[in-house]
Formats: sequence, C-alpha cells, structure tokens
Amino acid sequence: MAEIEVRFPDGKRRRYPQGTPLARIAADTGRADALVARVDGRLVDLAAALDAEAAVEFLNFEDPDGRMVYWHSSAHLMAQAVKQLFPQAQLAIGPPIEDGFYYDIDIGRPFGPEDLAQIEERMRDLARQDQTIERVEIPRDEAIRLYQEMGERFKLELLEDIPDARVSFYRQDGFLDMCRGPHLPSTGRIKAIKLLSTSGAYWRGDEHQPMLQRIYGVTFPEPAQLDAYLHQLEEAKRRDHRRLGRELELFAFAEEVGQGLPLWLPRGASVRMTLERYIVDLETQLGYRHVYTPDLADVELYKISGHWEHFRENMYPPMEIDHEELVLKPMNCPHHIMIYKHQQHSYRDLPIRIAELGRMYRYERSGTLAGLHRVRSMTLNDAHIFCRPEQIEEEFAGVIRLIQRVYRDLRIEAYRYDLALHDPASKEYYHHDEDLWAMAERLLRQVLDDLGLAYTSVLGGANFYGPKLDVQIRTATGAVESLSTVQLDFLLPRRFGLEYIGEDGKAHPPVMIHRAIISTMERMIAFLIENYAGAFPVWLAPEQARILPIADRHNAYAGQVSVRLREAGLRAEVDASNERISYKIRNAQMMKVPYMLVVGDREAESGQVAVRRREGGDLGPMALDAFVERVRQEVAAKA
RNA sequence: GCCGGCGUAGCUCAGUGGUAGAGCAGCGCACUCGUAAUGCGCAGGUCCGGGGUUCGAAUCCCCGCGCCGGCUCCA
Repeated sequence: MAEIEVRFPDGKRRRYPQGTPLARIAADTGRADALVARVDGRLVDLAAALDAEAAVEFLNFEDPDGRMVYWHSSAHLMAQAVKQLFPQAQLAIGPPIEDGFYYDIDIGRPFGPEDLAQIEERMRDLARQDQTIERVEIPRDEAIRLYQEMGERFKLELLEDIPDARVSFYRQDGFLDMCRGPHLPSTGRIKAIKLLSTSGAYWRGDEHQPMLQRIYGVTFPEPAQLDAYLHQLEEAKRRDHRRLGRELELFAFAEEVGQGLPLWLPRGASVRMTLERYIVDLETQLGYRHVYTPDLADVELYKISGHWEHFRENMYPPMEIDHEELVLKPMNCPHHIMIYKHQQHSYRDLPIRIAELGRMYRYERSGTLAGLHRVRSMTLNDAHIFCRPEQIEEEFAGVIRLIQRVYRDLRIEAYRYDLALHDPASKEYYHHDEDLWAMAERLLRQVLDDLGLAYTSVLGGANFYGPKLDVQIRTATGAVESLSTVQLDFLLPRRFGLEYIGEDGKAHPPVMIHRAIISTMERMIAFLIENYAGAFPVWLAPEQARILPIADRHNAYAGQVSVRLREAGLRAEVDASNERISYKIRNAQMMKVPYMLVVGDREAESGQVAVRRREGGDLGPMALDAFVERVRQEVAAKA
C-alpha cells in the first residue's frame, strides 16, 4: 500500500499508509488529548482517513477551534437528550458560541428549571455511555425525505438553503442531526456539563417567525474547569455596574421616575462631571466649539434629516401644541446642522467642529434596557465636523487619534474597532447613491490603513446616511456594546442644503463627520465602573480622600484638614462617626476611596496626616502639603 | 415588544394557608479607641400593585407594574 507523508506543526514528518485514520496518527504521536484535526488548514474529524500527504495539526480543548468543536458536539449531545425526553421536539439550530453553546428547540411549551435539570442529567448518562459520533453523507433528497418523516420543519427549511447534492449528518446511537461538522470522536469526551439558562428566541432571529426555546449550556473536559468558569461568572457579577452603582451610591432608578431613566446620585454625578470637564477641555484644545440646543424639536426637523423615516420606532411620539408637533430630541445632528446653516461659510472657515454634551431621549424597547448601558435618557459627547471633501481624511484621522488619546487616559484596553459598511442588498434602508458609498467606504479604509488600525468589517452595520467606525467593548455580563463612534455623512448636508463658498466663488456642499468619543455619559460610566471594578483612579474618584479621626477629640482637626484639601481642589470628606478606626477604614475601603487619612494626637500636633492607600495600605505620616502635592501629581498624570 | 425566572425592612435573604423574621445598614446610649466589623438597646414592613379563592393569603389563582436572563435593536 502506498505511503504518504504527514507534516506536523513542529516541523517533524512521518510516513503512514494511505488511508490511515487521523485518530491513529494522533495516538501514534502521543496526542490523546486531540479532539479534532486540522488538515491543510481544514478542520476534519479524527475518524476521517488521510488519503494524501498533508500538513496535520491536532487540536485540543485549549485551541479555540478545538473548543468550538467540543461545544458544537455538546450542543448535539443536548439535542439528543432533549429528543429522548421529548420525542415531539423539533430541532432548529445548535451552534457553539464564545462561552459554550445553545440549541434552539420547539417542544410546544417553554422549558422550566426542572426540565433543565432533567436534560442535564440525561446528557451525563449519554456522555458516560461514550457513544461513537460518526459522520454520514446522504443525498439531499433523501435528507429531505428523512426530515419530512420526522416532521422536523426547521431542519427542512435549513435544507432549502443548502444547494449541495449530498449533505452530511452526524450520528451518535440513534440520534441523527444534519451538520457540517466536524465533531468529537465520541460523547465520552464531554465530562463536566452545566445548562445555564433558557430563553425564547425567534426562529432565524426574526420576530415575525415562531418563537423557539433556546437552552444555553457549557461543558468542559475537566470538572475543575467548569468550577473555575462558574466562579469567573460570579466574579463578573461583582463587577456588574448595576450592583456597584448601588453599593457605591453612584446612580439609581425609581419606578416612579420611569424605566430606563437614571438618577445620578452625588457620587455618580461627581464622576460624570469630572469626565465632562475633561472631554470638553480636550475638545476645546482641539478646536471644537461647544453649543447648547433644546431637548425638544419640531418633528419637521427630523423629517428633513430622514430620522423620522429611518429612526421613528426609537423616537417618542410627537406632542401637538400651538400648531407645532414637537418630539423629544433623539439625535443632536439636525440641531448642529441648523447651527452651521445659521451663517454663511467660506472654504477658509472649514473645518467647523460643533460639539455638545447633548441630552437625547430614545424609546428603547423595554426588554433591551440594561442599567446605565442602555437607557432612554442619555447625554452624548457629540460633535459634528463640517469640512471640505479633501479634509475628510485628516479630520477622520484626528478623531481616531482623539479616541486613542482618551482611551489611554481612561486606561481602556479591551476594545475592538468595527468598520460598519452598508449592505447594497438592503435597498430600502440606505440611500441609493452607490458611488458615494463606494467613495466613503474607500476613504475610511484608507484612513484606517494609514493609521495601521486593526479592524473588523461589518456588512450592513452602516447608518442610512453613511459608513462608520465603531469601538466595541464588552460589558461585565458579556454583552458587546458600541462605545465611541465616527460616522461619515455626505447625505444630511445635501438634505439640509448646506453649503460653503469655495475658492471658485461657487457654493459646495460640505461633508459631515458625526463623532462621539466618550459615547454617552451613561454608557461610558457604566463601562468604567466595570473596567475599574468600582475603584476609580484618583482623578475620577468621587471621593479622593476620607479623613478618619481616631477619637472624637480629633474631629476638629479632621475638619480643618478637609477644608484645606477642598481649598486645594481635592474631593475630601470626614468620617466623624462614633466608631473605631478599623471600622472607619473598612467602610472607606468598601466605598473604594483611594486615600484614607488617619488623624490622631500625633498628626494633630504635627500638622500631618497618616496616609493609607486603597491599594497598598499604610504609607505612614506625611505633611498635609506633601499629601496635596502627591494627589495633584496623580491627578495630572491620571494615574 | 416577545419567552422564561424573580419581586418580603435601605441592602442581602429566611419564611409554601393560621395573623412577618435574621444579619448588615439606620437611630440612641456606653466605650475615646492607631490601620478591613466594640458592646447594649431602639426603631423600621400597604410582604411590588389591583382583583379573586378561602373562616383565614407573603404563601393558591387571574390581571398589571418593575427587575433579571435571553431574542431583536442601538450610544
């Protein structure tokens, strides 16, 4: 029999008879941990035979692709368990996701917690049986017949979209599921199983389609990994800004005020104000000019802009009074446009950068509201740059540099750039000037490439008026949200008939760049709370120092210290409660105050403070001026 | 908005048909204390709201509101 050469990632080569199963090669090379193989870059079942020479790599659970296969097979295992327990169940799709897997299933009623426990138990049984998972390929029409017999309507719909003459299935015991694969060699590989939650999920994500039941789960090769994962989930909950927001007295919601309408408590308002001053100062340095505009506008304004057509479902309905139809402002751009339009502009004036901490109201569906991350009343760090076409690249690049500067200052490290492009197939949403789209999108790519920015392209993510670059972050609960955004717009200036007088003495439409750096104050602060786990750096901390008198007789001196600190521009408070020093320290630590200043007889006599740092503990006594200087330097460095 | 879960004191939670409880927080008193919880006492509740079943409802049923996890959508 012919021999073939197999190349491994470490550069080694071995020869095997043609047709040797990959599983044997894995065993032969001491890779008992292999879950799946990558053959010439393609993922393949271990059961598959190797027919030609190839580069072969074995993937275990540590490999992201290996893990996906593991969770994909886990989804099948869950479906198998569900099918055994509920034979009438109709299966839809069951993919692996970033942290586990889910399967969308219709059993004609919702799953309850007891169902989950039962399914989980059955999964363990099936895994213990260590059933072989095998791939079967059958002709498409046979697959259709099979699913017709089984009454699997969702699988039949999926089949409609598969043009191939043969489709692959995977079988374990009596359970058969249409699937591209690859999969684990057997169910026994799945050791630690946890079903996490159920929820409704529309078939194909479309709310006009039937609602299926989605079960989320996660599995691991080692029970300890599952424990670690569950522990990590608990830790994430501790960081959740909704929890910290309450504990640290930053913000609150009240039923009487309304859903999604946050109340900023003094401490949260302090953080917000610091951040607002910071960004406004920075923008002023960069040539932005700040404005104020009203929260209400005639709906006509949004009819001109096109928002009424495209964004109406997110707007509060008009209030009619005195022959005007007023809506709550969902966007600041039309107002800024009107400010531009108020005067005539020469090409020499451009770019004009109009900025505002603009309060907006958007109707978000009740089910989507989430703490400060998604609210109905929000303040956007908004600005609109009006420029000449040849200034786009420079202005766009300037905005990106500003984003990078701000993220460095705020110590934001985990984020991703998404370049959101229009989808030419979706005609009804986007404006129809394809040349303009092509130009705008080419320009953006150019700027990003020049800056050497790594980004992901998202087809269909653009606004109706133009493409955009979004900065995506992850919340403590794992949701992905947009923070900063930069958007290119050729459309609105035309709709509003904006112009500038060019060198040629003729009128030309300017180009608009919409941008938000800090995002909304709500979302950014939600993110920062989670980013810092509530422990704000000194420059942002609502309370920078807490003065802790040892005994009642030191309260007067503590008061003097606090006055001097405040005069020096620090945010400081005195804990004059009738408590012991350890207790006061404990409270200050729990409120995550960066500096604690202990004052007793020694300090009062010498005019000093005993400094304790939130991280690092006791720093010893220090002259008050020295402490002020220390904090000032930290604030300046945003350390 | 849709599906599921949850809603008891400011917070965390116990209480599954017989008249509501703990810890922490709050207030008072004593101790006057040196780097993550001093002790004692007091007060605090339309048990989310409304309706129903029952001799009797925090507990069972119905409707509504809010929150949480998803679906969908955006900063």
